[in-house]
Amino acid sequence: MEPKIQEKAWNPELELKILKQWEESHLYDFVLKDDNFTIDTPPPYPSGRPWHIGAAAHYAQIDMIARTARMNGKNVFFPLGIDRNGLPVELYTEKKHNIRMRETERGKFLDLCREALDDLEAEMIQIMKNLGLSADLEHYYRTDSEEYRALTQATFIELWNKGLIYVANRPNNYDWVSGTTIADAEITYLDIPTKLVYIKFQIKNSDNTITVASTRPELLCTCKTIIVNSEDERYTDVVGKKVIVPISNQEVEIKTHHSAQKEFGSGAVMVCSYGDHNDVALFRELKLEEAIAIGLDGRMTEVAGEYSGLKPKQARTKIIEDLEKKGFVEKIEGVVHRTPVSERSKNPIEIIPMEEYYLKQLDSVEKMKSLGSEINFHPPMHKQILMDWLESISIDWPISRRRFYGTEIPIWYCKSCSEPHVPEPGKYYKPWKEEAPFNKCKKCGSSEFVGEERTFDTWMDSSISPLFVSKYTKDEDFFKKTYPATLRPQAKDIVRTWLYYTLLRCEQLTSQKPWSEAWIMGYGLDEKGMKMSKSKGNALDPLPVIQKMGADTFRFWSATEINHGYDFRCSEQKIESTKKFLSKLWNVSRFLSSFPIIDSATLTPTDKWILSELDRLVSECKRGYSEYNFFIPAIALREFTWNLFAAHYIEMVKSRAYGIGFSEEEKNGAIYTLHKTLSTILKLLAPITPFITDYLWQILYSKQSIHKELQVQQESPEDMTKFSKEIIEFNSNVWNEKKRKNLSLKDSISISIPENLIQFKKDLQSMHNLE
RNA sequence: GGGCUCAUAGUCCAGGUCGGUUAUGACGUCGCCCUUACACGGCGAAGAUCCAGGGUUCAAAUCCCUGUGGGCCCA
Repeated sequence: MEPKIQEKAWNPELELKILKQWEESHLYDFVLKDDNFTIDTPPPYPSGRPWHIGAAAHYAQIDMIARTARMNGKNVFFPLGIDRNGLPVELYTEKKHNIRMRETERGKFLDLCREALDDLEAEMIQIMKNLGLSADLEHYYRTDSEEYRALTQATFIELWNKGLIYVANRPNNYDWVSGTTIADAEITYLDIPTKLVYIKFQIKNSDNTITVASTRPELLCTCKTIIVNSEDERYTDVVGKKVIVPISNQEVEIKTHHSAQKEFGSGAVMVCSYGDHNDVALFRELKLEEAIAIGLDGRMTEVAGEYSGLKPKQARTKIIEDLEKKGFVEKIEGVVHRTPVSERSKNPIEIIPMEEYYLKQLDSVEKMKSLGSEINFHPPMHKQILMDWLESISIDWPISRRRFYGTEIPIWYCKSCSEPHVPEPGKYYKPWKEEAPFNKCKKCGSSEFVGEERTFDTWMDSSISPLFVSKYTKDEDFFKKTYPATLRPQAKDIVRTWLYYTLLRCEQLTSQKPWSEAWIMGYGLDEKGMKMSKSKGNALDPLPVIQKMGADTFRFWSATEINHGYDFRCSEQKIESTKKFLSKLWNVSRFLSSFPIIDSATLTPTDKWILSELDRLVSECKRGYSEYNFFIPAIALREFTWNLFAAHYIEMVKSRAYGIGFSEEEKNGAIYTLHKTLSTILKLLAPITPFITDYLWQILYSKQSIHKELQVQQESPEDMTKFSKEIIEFNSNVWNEKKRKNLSLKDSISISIPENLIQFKKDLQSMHNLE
């Protein structure tokens, strides 16, 4: 009989044909039902080429979740958005056009960002389509759309009205040359030679002094404590004593802190507001009162006394002279200091407190802990990341940013009394360019307003993704049926940000947790286990890989490589070698395609044996799928298909299936079992490799897509898996023996069949041509 | 500096909860083989002080402690 499948190998180009079929038949269209499986898909950020291959694997796996749920009979709602707010595109745009954000007209700059995003986004969507994502890619949303930003602003206004937003000062990275705040991500470090000054502090009511080494003596006037390491025996006696700060003469206490290193300088460190980020942390931790010696103009303030008006560098030179004159200097060393500078301007940054908006979160920590404990984490160990984070939250969430490409903070201030006014929720507001939607100030009655220029931290947008996709405030019925979402899939590096902020915001707005399950994936590293980055040159571009080897190869690689929750390594060679499995599956199918489909048959012991192994496979796959760990079914399927089904069962029944030397009944038993096994394998594989399984399914078994099928269930037949080991050993023995005797595999040989395998005798005899 | 996590053949990985034969599988390497599904294949072989040190135990890859190295997050 002619095989229905002619081609000798799986051709990835067929994927495009299948993709077209899916699109034309609207296979994955979502129709709202009462009960829905909602996936709060992470909106990827198109930050530049190439897209991270680990991210591509991440989305492939999220698609496997959707397909697993569908095959379990769930009505899957699988929306997809593109995250387009925030700093990366601003940096990308500045670099691409060689411009600077603050020297470009704001509207013009925003247009350039949008163009860049459109390009990057188009490529990303194309990759997702090619990957076979069954999300709603035709109606993807954007977090910078009017609709999305209007919702971000509306939720802000809601929280504002609930009294959860306030203004406060906090230290910020400030580049006083460019006059801008700098995000932590924009800071880089340069080794700059400077002086390490050893300054003697008088201990109060004592003749003794303590020596403190500092590269920033101009900040003496803001010194609020001296810290030493608790294990530093030199200072055990003076801990708790007061000292007098030279020049500025305030009294401060000596405390112990683990961040003071015995080896650095004298081992005693002065804590000033603010010399570096550790100072910021210490002021917060020790609850010190800050004093600000450097102003927004980059000059010393009146706090610096006689040094006010000088630039920090000039003040430093002068104060060192004064300290020396007055005998406070023990010695001066030349050192190379790792100085934080602005990534682009290379100016040393100062840390200066600035007024920012905050969203209250400290009050909610206990509530978040209890909500977090109700969420089912896959794998459970990653719940700990959230719990540890909740444990360490020490300040409310600063939500305002001095950037352009983000959702505008919807506030106007009265020009005469500065009273802030927020508008009605529902519209998208741009206060930096729009007239205020108020007639007069509710406080002083003035009719002139100034728009807020700042934007939100992008997590303010991202943290309402489950509300946006479920049409919160837009469609009550839809919202009720899709919120809370079923599952949040995401990578583990943003548990503390995206997952936590979503939990916080959604609880504040809806008094419910946003999802019942969280699925946390590890991080994609290069083949040596190092983080991939464009600058290191070890980034692997997923696009050519997928084009060359096909999405199913890539997907099957991701399933067999990534043990869920753990970091994984990406190697092109390994992806390529995965393709062999698809070829194996293809050729098994090709072989079977020459036999008719038989509805039922009388089974021989050999048939019953492989079916009981198959049943065990079904159970193993189910175990993996139930926790969305595709590593388990992928490994089990590869092992079963290749090393058991193809290597042993098919070889054992080949001549029976051809009907050579067997009865019609025996022949049918083989053909029935071959098809039953293959069709089960195809269904079990369908969530992982949707293309090849659908193609083979439609050729062999049905006019309808495999993705309309329900997953196979266990049947628990008579357990014959105990024979597997002996069957494998016996076959291996025969092959070895023939090899040893230099016989061809089809030559006959005389080997007796073990007692235990006597029921398989007829198949074994024909398989090996036993005498 | 703090937290979490990982470490098993040249490479990747299973096993670890519940300690107990010869430590799983894949990739790669080498040898032989066209066998009416597949040479993108088959069969076979070589290859592991289970990171180091200590402890518990009759017995440790597995449990405990310390250290080293990688990764991520936070500061």
